[in-house]
Amino acid sequence: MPENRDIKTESPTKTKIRKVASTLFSQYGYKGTSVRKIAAEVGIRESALYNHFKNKEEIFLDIAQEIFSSPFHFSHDEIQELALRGKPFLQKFTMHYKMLTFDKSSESMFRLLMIELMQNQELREQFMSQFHDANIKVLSEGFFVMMQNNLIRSSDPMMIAYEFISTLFYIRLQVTVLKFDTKPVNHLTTQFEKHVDFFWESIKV
Amino acid sequence: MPENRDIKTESPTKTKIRKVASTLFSQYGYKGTSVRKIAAEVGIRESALYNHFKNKEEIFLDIAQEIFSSPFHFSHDEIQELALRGKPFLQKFTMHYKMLTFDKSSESMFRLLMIELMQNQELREQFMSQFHDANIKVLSEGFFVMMQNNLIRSSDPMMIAYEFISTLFYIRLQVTVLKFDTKPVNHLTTQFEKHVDFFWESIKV
DNA sequence: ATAATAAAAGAACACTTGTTCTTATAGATA
DNA sequence: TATCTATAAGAACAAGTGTTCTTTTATTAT
Repeated sequence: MPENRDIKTESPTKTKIRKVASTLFSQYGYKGTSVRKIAAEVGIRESALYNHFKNKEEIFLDIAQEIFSSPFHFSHDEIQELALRGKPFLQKFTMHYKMLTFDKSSESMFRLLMIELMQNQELREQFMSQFHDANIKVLSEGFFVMMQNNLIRSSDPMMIAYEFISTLFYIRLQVTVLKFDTKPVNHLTTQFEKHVDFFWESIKV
Repeated sequence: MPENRDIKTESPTKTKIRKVASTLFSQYGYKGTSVRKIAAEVGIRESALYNHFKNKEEIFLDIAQEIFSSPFHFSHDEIQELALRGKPFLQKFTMHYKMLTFDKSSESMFRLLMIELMQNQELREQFMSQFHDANIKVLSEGFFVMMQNNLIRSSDPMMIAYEFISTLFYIRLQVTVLKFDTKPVNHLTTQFEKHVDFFWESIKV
């Protein structure tokens, strides 16, 4: 009786709307995607679409929340343990980041984020807290442990974290931009590993 | 008689259209800015606007070309000379980058670039060549000289250049995002210098 | 003063936009 | 079988879009 968000109970049409809208929004942005275009691609009339969603914004918000749904899940203990081993901590973190970069779903969500970043304040703040701060937190915690154990040269952990994450982000942005025009990204696939190697050489004591 | 692009001979209205459109485009993007909104802000009717520009796209392209009009002007000799001194090369380059980051005009052009990056293929390609490749070229040339003179540890100059520029870009993006919501950026003003210091410590021999 | 020119206003166009009605259709429930 | 419910279609709306006419106004050159 009460609305259930399980995929099982949800109508197939609503699921399809979500999927179609996700593709269109992450390709043409909010303004560039019309309700009619979504409906047409789903195979129904615009009016029928309103049986599933209140309005256009509700569709967008429904999708947009997925952008930050793949947070970095590193427990305090996990960080401690990995950081004690030094480089493997950076490798694990980077591999996770790389995976998200090349994951089809994460990729289109990242594109959507980039498209709407300068148009949507809510998204901007989420970008800062979820994308930046969250990463800085995990990384600086790891770097702090490394410093305590004399694995890396002493410095400001947050500053080092900033240095580390910025390159990861830059690679991801480049991959996203190039893939948008279906251009080759081969030369960037190993960039993540190169970054870890270079960075570790830079900070290790 | 022939059309002259000097500011002197250009009508004040056309100049104002350029200015107004620039502000609006860099705030709401191409789709988010209507011809009527531009005209209203200028203080004329939409129809009058067409006496100065062929159509909306012409206004946009006129402004968009300014995005990449502040290229890094480092001559071959200048790079050679500075790179021989090591760190000052990075400092000079970074100060230039920092200046562009906080320059009002460059700032709004950068915002426009970010807004339209995922919507405009032309801009995407220009971003890659003008923003990325151009910087990599200058930097890697400098790093190459440094390696030859044993100022920094031997490695791939382009890879080091990539590492260096990515952080600069990330800082710039953050500044732009925060400033959009008129949030403080004090904590980021010294980030550029910190980056140079950290990076130099990382690569110097 | 007169003619020529540039720039403005005003009205209208064809089209797209998000949204809201009413009506039809099918499947499940009673 | 009759009723209810969910979903669909169809038509229409008011508002906004880029653009193009024609007409008016003011300035400049003759």
